[in-house]
Amino acid sequence: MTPLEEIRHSAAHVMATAVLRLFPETKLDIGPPTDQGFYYDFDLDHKFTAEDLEKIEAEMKKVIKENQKFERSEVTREEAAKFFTERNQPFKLERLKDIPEGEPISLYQNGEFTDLCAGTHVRYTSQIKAFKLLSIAGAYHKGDEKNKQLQRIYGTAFPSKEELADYLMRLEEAQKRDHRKLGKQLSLFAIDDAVGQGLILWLPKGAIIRQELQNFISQELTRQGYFQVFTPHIGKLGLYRTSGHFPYYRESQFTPIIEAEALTKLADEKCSCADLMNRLADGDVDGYLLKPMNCPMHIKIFDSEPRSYRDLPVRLAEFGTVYRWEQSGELNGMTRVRGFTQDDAHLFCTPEQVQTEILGCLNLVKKVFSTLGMTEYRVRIGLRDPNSEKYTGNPANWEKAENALREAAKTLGVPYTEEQGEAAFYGPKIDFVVKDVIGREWQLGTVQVDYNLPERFNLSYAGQDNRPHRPVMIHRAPFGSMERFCGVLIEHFAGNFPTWLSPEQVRILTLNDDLIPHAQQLEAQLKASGIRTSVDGHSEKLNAKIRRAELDKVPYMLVVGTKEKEAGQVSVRSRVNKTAEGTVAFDDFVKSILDEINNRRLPVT
RNA sequence: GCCGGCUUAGCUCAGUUGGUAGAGCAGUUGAUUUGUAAUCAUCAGGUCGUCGGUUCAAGUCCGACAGCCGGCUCCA
Repeated sequence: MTPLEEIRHSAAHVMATAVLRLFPETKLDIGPPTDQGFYYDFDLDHKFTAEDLEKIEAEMKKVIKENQKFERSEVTREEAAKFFTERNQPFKLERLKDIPEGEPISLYQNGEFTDLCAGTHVRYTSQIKAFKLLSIAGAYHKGDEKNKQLQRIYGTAFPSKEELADYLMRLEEAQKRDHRKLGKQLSLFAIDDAVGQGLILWLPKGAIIRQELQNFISQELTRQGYFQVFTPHIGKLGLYRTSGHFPYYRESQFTPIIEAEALTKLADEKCSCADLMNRLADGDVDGYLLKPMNCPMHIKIFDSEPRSYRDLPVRLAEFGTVYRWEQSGELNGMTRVRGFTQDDAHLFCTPEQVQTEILGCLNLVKKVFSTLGMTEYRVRIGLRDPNSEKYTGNPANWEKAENALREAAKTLGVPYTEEQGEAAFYGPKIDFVVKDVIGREWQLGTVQVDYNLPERFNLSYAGQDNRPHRPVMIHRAPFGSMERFCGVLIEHFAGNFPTWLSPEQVRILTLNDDLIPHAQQLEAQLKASGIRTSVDGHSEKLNAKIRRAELDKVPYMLVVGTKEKEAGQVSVRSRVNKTAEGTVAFDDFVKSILDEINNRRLPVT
């Protein structure tokens, strides 16, 4: 463990020590360090309250002051079992069983508290110079929903008071750029109970950002030889039985839509709900599904005419809206929703083309990220979990697909990690993952290789040998979804979007009301150039108008007074510099802002 | 879905031990005509998340439900 991890891990033990002093009946599970701090899982009848956290903190301070020494000892499995049986710690006994035979079993003791623990720790409790308990949460034992839910207390610790204060301040700062907060403040999006949980209403200003992003992608698609298509929001269940989405992912889909006639018949038959689900699953009753993915529809477009190897690759793109029944507790602003639009595309290609096409997709994702100045992301190759049965298709194809992705990732020239169990059910994938303001990771861009769906749908193209061949499919979405991406983007820019994305690009501020007609003339000229602009016509002091424009995060303010009007000039104040930048000819300003917009330049900070 | 917390005006929030709802901002109207982050006044705005209960009386106490927030689980 790193020195910081040792401090946090030791703080977790000190917390357990304090909790046992205050609540001696407590059963302990585990208490590891995390990248933000530490936690410990407890089981007791009493529900921890905010006041309890204060008491526990106070007790922890005593333990630290007592300057207890951390001492390691190795014991046999039997000794450890006896020890924790005597202390009535069932979770510890279970954790003990999970330690593989042959591994050393170590205990760490500080003061009166002894924990089953591999280590390592600081030498004395007094080395924990600064800590704070942050929150209480429920957490399943061993992360399994079927197990008992324990109470987890989160905290953090640092080598100095200054570092702790600094961390807490950064946390507070970060929360100011929370997309849910800014989305409300800047009128970007809304979620209304009457519409439904996890369903985003894009307000006019948010819609502009989304439209600009879509334009950006569309432009790239044309350059890279994609065809854009449109497909419906619903499709018959049979389509999804073939693809494998239904009924296997039924619990994460909206309930199928059944026609009125069929419903009446089912009612007459007194069909139970469970029976209905079974009959929907085996095709005895038919219906429509709100589409959870676009792929089956794109597959049908590919399959709508005979294909030759000369046509390949066929690249079909769509901003396709899909619906998934996410658990209510999982919904989160724009980043986890029930209806969302993927900037989706499916590439159908020959096995020989797979490598090149993957790389093309990855480079597109890279371009998207770099255009937006997003450098803080990690690349993850999601592989199948060999022990899980949720994956379809034969192992040889999986092998091929995983290797193709690995090779492409190597050529891409960015560091990546491989993670088992992160694959889609039909194939492995490469994900671009970013963190939100409170450190949660979200998958954005994704590229997936799929040998399975072409087989399920019996797709083929005529090869050079004039025989049918099976195409390979690549699924890819550079943003992932418009909703999640915009959510992350709001936080990335803290609402200060580059000019090309800003809902309002220029605001004209007049020095007095007599200048409003002139300002409106300028406004008309800017609008004619496609620049999003407005005039602040309030009868207020300039300072008040500036303040309003700053709060609205408008990138450029143009101040016009009589002087400027007569000279055909404007006084420019930019969001970046937060001060008057001098007076320029109006036409020159238009030229420079158009250059900034058309080249999608980032704000210089 | 599970554990815990929260829910008062469009927004941010006050509201004592239960006695019948308040501020700032935004909005309206009027005055003011302003040089780089808030001019003044005026008016208007609320079934206190919903439903039920206790009580002479509930924003306040109790219960159910919904939504939100944090975490867990999940995320094709």
